[in-house]
Amino acid sequence: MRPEIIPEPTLVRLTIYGRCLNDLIEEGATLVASDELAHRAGVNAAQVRKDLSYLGSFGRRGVGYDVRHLSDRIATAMGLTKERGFIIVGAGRLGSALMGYDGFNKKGFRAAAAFDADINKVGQAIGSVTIRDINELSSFVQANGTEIGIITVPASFAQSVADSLVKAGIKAILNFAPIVIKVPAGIRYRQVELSSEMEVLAHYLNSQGD
Amino acid sequence: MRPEIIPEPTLVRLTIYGRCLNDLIEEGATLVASDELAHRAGVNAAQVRKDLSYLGSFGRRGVGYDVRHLSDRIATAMGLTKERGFIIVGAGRLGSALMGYDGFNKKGFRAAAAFDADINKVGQAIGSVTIRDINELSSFVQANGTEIGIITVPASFAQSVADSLVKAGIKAILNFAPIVIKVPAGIRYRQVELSSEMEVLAHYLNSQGD
DNA sequence: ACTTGTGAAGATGTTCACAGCA
DNA sequence: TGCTGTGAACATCTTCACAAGT
Repeated sequence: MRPEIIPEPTLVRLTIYGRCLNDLIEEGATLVASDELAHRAGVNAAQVRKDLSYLGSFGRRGVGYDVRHLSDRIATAMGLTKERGFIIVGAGRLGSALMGYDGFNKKGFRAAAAFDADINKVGQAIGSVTIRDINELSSFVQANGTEIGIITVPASFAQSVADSLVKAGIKAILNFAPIVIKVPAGIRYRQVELSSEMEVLAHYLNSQGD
Repeated sequence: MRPEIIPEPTLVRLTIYGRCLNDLIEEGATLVASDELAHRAGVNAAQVRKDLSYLGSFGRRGVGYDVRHLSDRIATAMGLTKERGFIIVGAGRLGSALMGYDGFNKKGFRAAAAFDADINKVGQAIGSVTIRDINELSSFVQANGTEIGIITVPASFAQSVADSLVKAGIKAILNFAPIVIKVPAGIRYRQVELSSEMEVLAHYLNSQGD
């Protein structure tokens, strides 16, 4: 089974499997069975096998999967074989935290620049980069061919920042601002809704029992 | 239609509708139709009506929904009618950013305390709270009846922090550490996978076209 | 004997389409 | 006429269960 497109829930789980496989490599394991991987990823074994089948069939029946090969296969599928630059727009606390987030580096994402509209912040360093004036955003993206833009500005500015990013030629946007943003077809868009996460927990706290 | 349980995708969308309704209130709107709300939330109108039907039927046919009433109804369903304290374990950059995240306050979540294992951080202030020693975690949760714990420690410490939180009596956990955590049944658990978000974008960047 | 790979079944979620009410 | 509320149709996702390979 090898369709051109992989379902999104599968993509998300593949990233989790990828991380579990890294752990297994560090532990010195060379083989892993679907139920071991399932246990580590918090899903069931049939799910793991179905998910992996989207990448081809390279497990060995009666044996399991080769840890290193599977790890490589997932990295390839997730497009992690080359370094990708990203920029962050909005150098507040959240933006600064993401700028130095180690999990991004580990997967080959490199913080290329940070931008802010606040003149007082411009010139300050966060991690290895200097905060730039937001007016330089377009020229920077064009000059560097940056693919991914992360939005961490207040909600009221998020749509216009997204528009600028798109106009500048960015290909994918990860939005942390609490507002649904409209992007043209062809631009990849994902949103992290921090408040929603808490609200869903609150809902469950209220409806006790199950 | 009013089943005891609301599907999780619906819960997440309800939080988005809630935010859109707040915007509408600020704009002075008193009525809203499902397609207007759908447009703002980035979903389709049938989805909005189906989602809202889980809360009962109080729209007016031919007219729409009363903005304020709908907003209240959603807040009630999401358990946002009372203030809830949360604590953050791991006072690094991400933890500090979340500590002061405005979106939480707006929905009635109150930062009650922050904890860290690093002795040098203990005593420092982030926002309105002081960083405490992680050994005080259990007594604090018990004394204050804190319901929600946010984990922003490195992956290698996350499971043991979660165990401590559970033992201390926390009811819900929001985990930002890049590792799947096991919690006993009855504890509400959600995970924000920052790296997964980027990896999914990278996947789509690779498989150009559609 | 053990574990994968996968059709088929089952469960869940989304969209359609229209009856019903203002 | 306009918009909701919702069964029914459709689409998607998950799990089962077992044939097939080692």
